[in-house]
Amino acid sequence: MTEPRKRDSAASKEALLDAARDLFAERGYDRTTVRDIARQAGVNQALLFRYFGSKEALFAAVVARSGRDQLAQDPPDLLVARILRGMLDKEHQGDHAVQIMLRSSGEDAVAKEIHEQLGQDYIRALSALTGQPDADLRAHLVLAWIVGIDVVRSVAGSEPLAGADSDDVMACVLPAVRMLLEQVRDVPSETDA
Amino acid sequence: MTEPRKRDSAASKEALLDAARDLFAERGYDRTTVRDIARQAGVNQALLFRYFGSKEALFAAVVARSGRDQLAQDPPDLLVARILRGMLDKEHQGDHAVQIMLRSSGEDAVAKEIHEQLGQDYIRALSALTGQPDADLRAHLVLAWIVGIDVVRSVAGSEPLAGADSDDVMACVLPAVRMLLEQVRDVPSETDA
DNA sequence: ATTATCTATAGATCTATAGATAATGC
DNA sequence: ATTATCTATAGATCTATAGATAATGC
Repeated sequence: MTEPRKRDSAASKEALLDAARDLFAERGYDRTTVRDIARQAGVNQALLFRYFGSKEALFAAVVARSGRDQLAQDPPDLLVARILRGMLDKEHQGDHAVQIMLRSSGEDAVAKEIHEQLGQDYIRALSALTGQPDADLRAHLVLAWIVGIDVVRSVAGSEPLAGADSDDVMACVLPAVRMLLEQVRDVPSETDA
Repeated sequence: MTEPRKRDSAASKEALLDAARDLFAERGYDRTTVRDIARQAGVNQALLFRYFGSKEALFAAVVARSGRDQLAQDPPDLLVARILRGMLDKEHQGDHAVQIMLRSSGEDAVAKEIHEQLGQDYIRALSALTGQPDADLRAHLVLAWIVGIDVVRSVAGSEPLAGADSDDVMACVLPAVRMLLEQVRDVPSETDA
């Protein structure tokens, strides 16, 4: 029936990575089976193990690739706006690292490590945006918002957030983010520290 | 070995609900097995099916109960602050509806319905807090933030958000939320509508 | 000859059910 | 007698591996 695939291990690997990226982002780690991934990649299921060793290792490879791709693009100044737009606009929904991390909040050691490491890359970029002493906390809060917007969109289905024009969303979010990042904290005082 | 449990079906049901609430919140739907739940509840695994019919039905019961409990408390005015504090303070971490929804972003029809319905309860409460025309969108954005904070905390482990003092977090978040809710949109104009 | 691909299946789960056992209520 | 509880297991997955087959490179 299905004739044997052309012999190109590099292409097979990439096909597996692409399929895994899409499926993990869409359904999460647990609900995605290796057979699903192989089928969507048009590749035999055994090759997944040959090339990546295990389902978890494939997941790690996917997250690493997505994160690298997204972060190494342009100045962190526009980071928030860019990530948001990437999420909100119709195309390339769900093929970003943030989404993949989310749909897959598992328990595995591997997944957890990856989560942390990738998260920290984003955080570093974000905390450079504020001059406040608690830059790290604020950066985490910004990331949290982005993450939450994505989750709510995917859970709520077609409700406001999912259907909203991305400009409207950004018009609401960006001023609040700016306030969050620039706001001077009402700290006891800097002189007695 | 383990002597038979005392005969009290109501208590068994509650024990199952409590155990399920904790485990679903901690590990998510997929990673929690019915055997885990039964073991933690100190109840035979078959009773879970006798009382709730299926794993999904148990999940639905858990979410419904948690949501009802949390929402029917006090004025929506303090809602954001209260939800946040409930999440951030050491105790009762993860036993709230929002967390359970999150750890379990599945595909099932049932789970999805529940998600939507419960989410809408929160939204209704939140959108009453702003007088702006796009109240619904803003309410979703607030919910998204809360959701995201929880996700990032649980993923990042002990980093700033997880370890931070809840007052510090709220001191950052609440002003931004206020700005989000009260900010007057730069809409074309209300006279030509 | 090397290496990509495929077939077939072992072994480990996990949900759900059928039917036996034992504790309470009358 | 009724009903809560337990035992045992069917049946359906799912990950992973061992070993056969077939396409390319020299």
